[in-house]
Amino acid sequence: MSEQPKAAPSATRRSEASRRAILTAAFDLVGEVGYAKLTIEAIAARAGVGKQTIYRWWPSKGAVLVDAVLMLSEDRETRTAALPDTDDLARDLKTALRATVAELNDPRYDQPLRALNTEIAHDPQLAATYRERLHEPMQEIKRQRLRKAWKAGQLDTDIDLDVAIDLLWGPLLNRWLLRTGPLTEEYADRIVDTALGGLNPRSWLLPGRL
Amino acid sequence: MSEQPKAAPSATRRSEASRRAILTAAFDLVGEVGYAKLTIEAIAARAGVGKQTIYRWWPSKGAVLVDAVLMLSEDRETRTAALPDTDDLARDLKTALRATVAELNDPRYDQPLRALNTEIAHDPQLAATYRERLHEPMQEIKRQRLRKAWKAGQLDTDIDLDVAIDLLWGPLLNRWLLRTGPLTEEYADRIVDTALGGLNPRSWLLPGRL
Amino acid sequence: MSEQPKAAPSATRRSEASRRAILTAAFDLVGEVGYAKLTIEAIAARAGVGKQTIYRWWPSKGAVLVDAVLMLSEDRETRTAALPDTDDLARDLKTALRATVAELNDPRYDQPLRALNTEIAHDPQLAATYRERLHEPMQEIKRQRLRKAWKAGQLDTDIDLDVAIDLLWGPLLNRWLLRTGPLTEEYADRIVDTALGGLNPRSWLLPGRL
Amino acid sequence: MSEQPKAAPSATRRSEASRRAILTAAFDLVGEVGYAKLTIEAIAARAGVGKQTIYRWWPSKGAVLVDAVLMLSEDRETRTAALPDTDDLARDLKTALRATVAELNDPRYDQPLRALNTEIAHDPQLAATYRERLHEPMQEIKRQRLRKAWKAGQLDTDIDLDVAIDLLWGPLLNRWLLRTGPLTEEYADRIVDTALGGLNPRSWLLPGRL
DNA sequence: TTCTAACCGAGACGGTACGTCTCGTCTTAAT
DNA sequence: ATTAAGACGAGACGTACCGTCTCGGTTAGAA
Repeated sequence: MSEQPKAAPSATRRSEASRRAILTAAFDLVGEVGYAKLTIEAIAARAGVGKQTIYRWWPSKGAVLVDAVLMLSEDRETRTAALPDTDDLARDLKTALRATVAELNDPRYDQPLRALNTEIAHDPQLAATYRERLHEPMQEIKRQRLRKAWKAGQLDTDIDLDVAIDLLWGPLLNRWLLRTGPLTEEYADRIVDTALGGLNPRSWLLPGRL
Repeated sequence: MSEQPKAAPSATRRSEASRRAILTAAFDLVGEVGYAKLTIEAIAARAGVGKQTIYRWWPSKGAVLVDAVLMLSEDRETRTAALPDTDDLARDLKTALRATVAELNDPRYDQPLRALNTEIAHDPQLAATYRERLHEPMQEIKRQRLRKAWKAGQLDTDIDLDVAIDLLWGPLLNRWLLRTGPLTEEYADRIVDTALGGLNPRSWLLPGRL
Repeated sequence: MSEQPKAAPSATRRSEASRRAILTAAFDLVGEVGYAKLTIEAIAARAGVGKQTIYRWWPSKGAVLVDAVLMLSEDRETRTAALPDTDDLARDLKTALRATVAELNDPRYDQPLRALNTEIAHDPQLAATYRERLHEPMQEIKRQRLRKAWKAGQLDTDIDLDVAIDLLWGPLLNRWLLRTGPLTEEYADRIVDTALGGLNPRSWLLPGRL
Repeated sequence: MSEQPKAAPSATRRSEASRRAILTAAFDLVGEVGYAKLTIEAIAARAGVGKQTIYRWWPSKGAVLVDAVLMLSEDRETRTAALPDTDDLARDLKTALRATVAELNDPRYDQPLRALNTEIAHDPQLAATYRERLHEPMQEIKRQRLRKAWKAGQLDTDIDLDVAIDLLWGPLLNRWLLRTGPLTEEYADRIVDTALGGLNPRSWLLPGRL
């Protein structure tokens, strides 16, 4: 969507250099001045580009941000194309969640990701773009690892994989975004352990109790 | 915090009528025009108040919003002083999560709560206020119900209550805020079941049961 | 000066339509609401112009006013390019001073001219602009008429033409601005007669007295 | 007028200390920050007085200023109760006009007097007060000296004393207020000489003298 | 000598305008 | 024909004062 301009200029003549300069400037600026003070004028100035060039190709500031984050994540995505897979599900999930923690705690990504989340929260249109271009691909990667575990009998048969992913990553993202507590590796590990084991007592399932 | 003005005017002669008018106007307006188009000028105009009266007592638009949400939630808080407690933990948690789902889906609260979350995500100062005044009290209510279950042996001994709460409510809030999927009662139920039971297969814990 | 903006925008693309609308609005408004209640916001609104367009090209409200008065006076200036010249100096001066009286008493000019005088009195910078663009050209016109009279032997050899002009017009402007008395044609005539003849008694110069 | 409050408080209990503090603060402040930036709030703060105390006794900022200038000039007025009188009219007038020049050039009086003139120019009500309390008394002093000269045959019989005064002081005040030229003692002297002798050539009055 | 009505300092209030900033559109000049 | 540069109409920002309005606390003059 953010790539589909309002009235579709020829698009063939679009300057790739300008496009990259704008997205880079947007990403850098949001990291420097924060989301609230990010302005189109500043992005244009930083990118050495006329304002109109931005308005021509993106419908809103948020759309620029989505594309900016997308550009960077698409470079990485190839590298992180799959979750670790060592046959030890718990360990692999802890590695994956710790990676998420590291990324969210990375000062280079903190502001851009917060800005992205804000735009998504307020603009259903952008949320759709985000789901398709960023969320769904990553969700699928996670799903694959869990599906493999499920096939290996390492997950309960009744499990909904998407719910499982929500259970693992939801608390993390939530704590980071709302700052309701410190985002540490220990927390990530505990989430994995608790999610895998469940809240119910082990005992009542044990043979001795029967 | 949001009640502590910048340079602490005498506060004795503060107009309670103006305070309520401002908070009500802010809450109503954010619901009508959305967070992005919410302006201090409009709040002041709607409240029939000078802009300075807002700037005198609140340091930012976000602080007004926090107080606005607070004002409303404090009225309800007394009613919802405790989570349901019927000795059936799963059923009670489902009731509680369904209530959260209903609230998040309520069009009257949608915009204000999204705005609140945005402000918290970008302003650590406001996040602290939010934690103390809204998050922590509600967290304690949830903790109490879980603590009771824990004492009754309905929860695993090793469980960290806060992690448990995150596991239950985190996915909900996350899905709502980022619109990664529909927020239904079924989803709430499934979260409770999955969180209580865990992702691990029942079988490997209870070989004798096979 | 008032045409020289603070940091000199390119000025090539300056909108002539906006410029005229602003000056006309300023002139009209000061006549309607008076100098004290003349605001930049009202000028912008009346001119159908953004406030920034005013601030971009004029450093102060006073500078706008000077230009506004200038714009009108430059249209007239061509007509009034010279003082009447009938070889009867006294009659011509009376005609000229009566014209000044009529202008100062004209309700369309009263407020704008008072506002102009106020700005000049408080801003040496504006006073310089006024001197160069308005005062000096008019002064030269008056000088020319007096110079001609001087060459014709109708003025005392020792006369300083600028002092003569001050003597004729100073009392007029003063009485008008400070309202120390009614500004009538009779007063103008009397000024001319008194200034020409001097305060000294005629007698002591007469041969009979020697 | 400026002493007559709107709805006439009892005035008996009026604090003389506050009154003087306000007038002194107003006079000092206008000299420091200039007329445009003179505010009632600053006067009140400088005087250590509540704003209401100013609004209670004066209808406008201009009224305060008139009283402030009045307070100071009333102290001096007794000293300068009369113009110099040495039987040499020209010399006496030069002395008087030089005194006016000195006063207008005095940096302590420059801003207050400009402010006063501005208020008078824009508020007929204040102009009336000024005329009665300041202008007329000084006018009478000047009139007395000229009347004496007139009786002594040192002035033309047909002279209107008020016009004569305007001819002498008008150019001065005008040049000072509009900054159309430097205000020097030489200028004052020349005004006196020119006004006394008149613009007409001496010759045509005295053919026999050729 | 107490009462009490006014003035006093302080400053919060509903407003208006300030001068600045950014928005999204439109125009120009130069490549 | 697209770009960078940037002027434009619009309008919100946060600040400064406006003139009005309490609020307690003196401070007389009348009781």
